[in-house]
Amino acid sequence: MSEADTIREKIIDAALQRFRHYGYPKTTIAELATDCAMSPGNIYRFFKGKIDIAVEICRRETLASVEILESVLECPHRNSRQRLEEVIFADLRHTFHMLENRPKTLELAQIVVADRPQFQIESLRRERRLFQRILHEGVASGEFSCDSVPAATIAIHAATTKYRYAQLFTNQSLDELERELAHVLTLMMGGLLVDKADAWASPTSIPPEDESLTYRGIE
Amino acid sequence: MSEADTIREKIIDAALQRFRHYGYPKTTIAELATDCAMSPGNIYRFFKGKIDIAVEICRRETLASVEILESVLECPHRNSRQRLEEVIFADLRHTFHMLENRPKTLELAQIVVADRPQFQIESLRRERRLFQRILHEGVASGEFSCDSVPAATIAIHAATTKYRYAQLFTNQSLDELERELAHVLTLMMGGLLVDKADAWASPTSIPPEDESLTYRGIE
DNA sequence: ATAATGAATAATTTATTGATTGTTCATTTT
DNA sequence: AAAATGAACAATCAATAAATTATTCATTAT
Repeated sequence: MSEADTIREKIIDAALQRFRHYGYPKTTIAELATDCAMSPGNIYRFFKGKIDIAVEICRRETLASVEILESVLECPHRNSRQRLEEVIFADLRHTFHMLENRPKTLELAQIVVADRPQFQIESLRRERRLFQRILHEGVASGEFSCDSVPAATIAIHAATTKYRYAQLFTNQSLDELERELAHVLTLMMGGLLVDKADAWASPTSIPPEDESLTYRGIE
Repeated sequence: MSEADTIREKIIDAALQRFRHYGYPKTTIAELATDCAMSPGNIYRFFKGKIDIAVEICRRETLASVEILESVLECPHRNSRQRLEEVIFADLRHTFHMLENRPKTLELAQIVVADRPQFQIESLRRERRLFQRILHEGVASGEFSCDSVPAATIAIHAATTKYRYAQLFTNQSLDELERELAHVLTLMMGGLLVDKADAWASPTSIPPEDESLTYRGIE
């Protein structure tokens, strides 16, 4: 790693700490400069502007998220259905805990997306690529069947929108969301699995109890 | 209709006009009072506060929306699958055009929901009840099959979240959204239809072309 | 030449003030 | 008594000024 890169990392590190603790708006370039024992002006030799530091931090965050999801795929003895379901459940849990435990992360992401709409599009695309890999494998192994893998990927991704950063849409508990998602996945598996009889077999990752849904229903 | 109700309607009507043209924040109680040829104080004999006028207007708006969806169901010669799909497509189109043509309506709804979170919950519930009716009919006629109608209803509703006020989530065009939704529905029909072979038959309401999805895919 | 500085400037945020608006209620009108 | 008023008060908003901050760049140090 070059000297310049080392300094860049130092800036990112200082920003990461301050953005987490005090938030993006309340962190000043002067503070970051002090943290890195340099002058404010020198920061601009490494980043075009303050927002670009935030973009880089968020970019790494989303890459790390996808890596977490990829690690789920590495578990052996899983068929494609299980892989797909586990990845989507992991996504729900991961983003849920993120919003629960590190609210400044959301604030940062919203600031970045407001300024760089493309950022969100590309993050979602990276995630979809992961989905698509699973679908491809499933089709190749004869477990899944669909007329177009890209179209099915987009459909699955879109249908699970509510389960990414779920707190933006609802104030349901994680438990409730997981049960709901299980039903969504069951429905969609019906359109994906070759052996439709499997679809109604209880998915891998659902909590066993399902009282909240069956008792309440909709009046 | 009692005298009091007539006056109430007059206030709602005046508010409706002004909220549409100038928005909720820029409309004053004094203006509404002038419109109704009464004093500001007198408004409070009919509404507890300014926000309650907005709540009533939004409540009527959502009731009207559900009625529009219900009218879709009245078309004869439709099976349950077609009914379900047409209602969801109608929802997408209706909310899309709403945001496109009457932006103040969204503003108003957001103000109401910020103050009365329960409002949104109940609006969604009303919509789900409509979905549930279709599912019940489908199960009764032997066209659909599922272990729990309430659970399947919630699943379908959740999976189509992106297609209610879609512009809040994406800047895709209506065309693109419709094609995407068609794929989502196809997938879900696989988990719902008794005769799974039907699932891949082209749904009722999709535009025939599907270039954007198949060409682009995901790199 | 390259790296770094820090004062100068432009842009943004915060604080302050005055004006406007939502709401109440003692009073008047019907 | 019931309905309506409008002045009084509290809460909110808009405009402005003051302060802070992001960014640039001429200058200095390495």
